[in-house]
Amino acid sequence: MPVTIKDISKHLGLSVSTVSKALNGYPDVAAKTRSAVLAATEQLGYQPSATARNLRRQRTDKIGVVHPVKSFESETFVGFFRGLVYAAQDFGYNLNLYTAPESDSAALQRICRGREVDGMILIGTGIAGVQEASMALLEREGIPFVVLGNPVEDSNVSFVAPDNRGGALAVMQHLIELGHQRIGYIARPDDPENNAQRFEGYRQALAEAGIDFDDTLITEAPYTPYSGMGAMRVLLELPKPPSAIFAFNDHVAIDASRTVLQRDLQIPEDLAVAGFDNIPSSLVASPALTTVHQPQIEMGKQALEVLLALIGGRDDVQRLTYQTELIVRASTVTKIL
Amino acid sequence: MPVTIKDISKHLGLSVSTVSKALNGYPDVAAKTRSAVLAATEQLGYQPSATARNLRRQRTDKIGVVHPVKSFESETFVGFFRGLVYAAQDFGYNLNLYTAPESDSAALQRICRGREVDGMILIGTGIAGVQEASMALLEREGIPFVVLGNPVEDSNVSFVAPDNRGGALAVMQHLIELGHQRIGYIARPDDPENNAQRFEGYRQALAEAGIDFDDTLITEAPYTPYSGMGAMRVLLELPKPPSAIFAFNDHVAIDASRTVLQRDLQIPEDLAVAGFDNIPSSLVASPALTTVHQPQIEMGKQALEVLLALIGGRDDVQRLTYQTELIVRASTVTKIL
DNA sequence: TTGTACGCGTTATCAG
DNA sequence: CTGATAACGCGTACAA
Repeated sequence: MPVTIKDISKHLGLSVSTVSKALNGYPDVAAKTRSAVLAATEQLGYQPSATARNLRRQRTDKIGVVHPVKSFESETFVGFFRGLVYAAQDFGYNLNLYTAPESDSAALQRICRGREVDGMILIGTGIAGVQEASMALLEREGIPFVVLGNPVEDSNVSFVAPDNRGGALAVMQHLIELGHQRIGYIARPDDPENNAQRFEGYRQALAEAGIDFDDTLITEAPYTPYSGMGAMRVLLELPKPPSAIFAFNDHVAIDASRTVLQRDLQIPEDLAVAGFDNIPSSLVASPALTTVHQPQIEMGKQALEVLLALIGGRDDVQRLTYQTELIVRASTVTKIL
Repeated sequence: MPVTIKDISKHLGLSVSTVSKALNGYPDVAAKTRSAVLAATEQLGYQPSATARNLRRQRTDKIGVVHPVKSFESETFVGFFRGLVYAAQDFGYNLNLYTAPESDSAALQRICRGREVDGMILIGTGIAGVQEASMALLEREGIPFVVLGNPVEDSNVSFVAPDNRGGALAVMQHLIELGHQRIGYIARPDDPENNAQRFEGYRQALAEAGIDFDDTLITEAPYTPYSGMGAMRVLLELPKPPSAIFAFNDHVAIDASRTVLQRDLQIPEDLAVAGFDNIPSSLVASPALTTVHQPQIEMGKQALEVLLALIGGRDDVQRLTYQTELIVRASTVTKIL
């Protein structure tokens, strides 16, 4: 039986409301009384019931994190989680984990209407259309939310995303400087916004370098395990295969690398490979992967701050794009430590 | 303004309590009434307030997951999270994420006394002593909990852990069969139980093979980034260096591999390397890492089931050890695909 | 300065 | 079969 406010009121012979006021810093309570209350609280080990307080205050101090189940199968989102965890701690919020409903959104609706959280962070896109459905639902239910990790078209949705186009541009310029003229792109249609922007960077770099766009060099890797291997195979079997590829992300790039190595081709001599995200595996991959770093931890923190502002009523939509950084490793350049 | 039970009671001209009974499947309510209530509920989009219901029922349907911040920096725990997420979904529970208080346990105490969750899962050990402190606190507060990922001495604590000794034994037998006589062990003192059991397997294998134990072959890698590299360096600089090493886990093993390769030694020809956990990176590491797989997803699910049993009052302590599986890859054997 | 009374949204008990 | 009524633990306007 946990100790309640009633217990300490009895213990002191005070009324419940006086105790409550003493604890919540109201000015109209005698200094003596206050210190007595504090002492009793300490002594009896009292802590207000989160549930009761939530009911009364009509807020939960909890943030829901909606993410596809797959985010735990991939390293792509780990940094976001870390950022969220850190920030939540700082601001005195708890994080509730919800796996995105892949098919129906009934679960999400229940959460909203059950008022389990004060706001939501949406991570990851997964199956095309799912994020849109979630956003529409949240908007309808009037729950503040922020999308983390990809940009969103809808101009009254807040998001925190990487500079996809800039990152892709940097990778491509790097490859072009190395002399590559036929550069493949492995796309990820299930992640439409990120993919579109990275592809844009790809095309822009080609255009700026005066290289003709060749659509046979574009393949797709859906959001399934090892899909990058199949995509790479397609590219290798072209009549005129590429000399380098830029993959939608590191997971895809690593898959692609495996296919390349299986065919006894050398990376980067026969084929250079670059990815996006700078996941942990990209460093230990063989060879270490050239990639684009996005400051995920910072982005996660920022997303939470934006969300708290929304919850606080300052409903200025924030659409933030974070600078990325090219990380050159052995998969594109020899003679790298 | 969310719709409450009062709204639908008004809407139908029924009493609140009748509505509640209809919704909660009480038998003493007319079929007609019930269907009317259900219809209204659907129409008005009613969902009971989680908070109010929690207050009334004195339970939250939430499980706290306590983990060191570092668990997001490492891949070691990812599988556990997945298992928990899946199981929580199945059983209608929510997961609350709490980062373990590295220094004081005040935060954890607040959570307990605030009755924010019905029970807790403890993941990861981190700094020595932290888990013990947490367990003592939880026990004192009377919150049911299960430790996930490592065994626990205290015999009235439930845990779900891998068969460390068995896994270590398998790795070591594999190395010994390959002809290795001088095998190093890189320990992780910050994870005392797991470490002790893996070390036990190490010694048992040596003993069974009639190989003398040599304590110069034992080094330590603390829970800090790249600590495995330093540990490996020590081993390589021995007068009689080992021909193989078994590292506490894959992160350490991968670090160690990098040190080996930096010295222009070949793996596994000059030095064979094996780890533990079968993290994603172990597959893409160069060369791919021989390791011990533990069924983390299943273990995570199991931990939640055990916890729910505890919460349900069936307080039979469960101390479960899961079978592991040796995964042989290129870091110990050449001619592996 | 303290205490009373009410309500947050539910569910459970008990009459009717 | 239905409906008052109380209670879960807390916060706050208002009265004393």
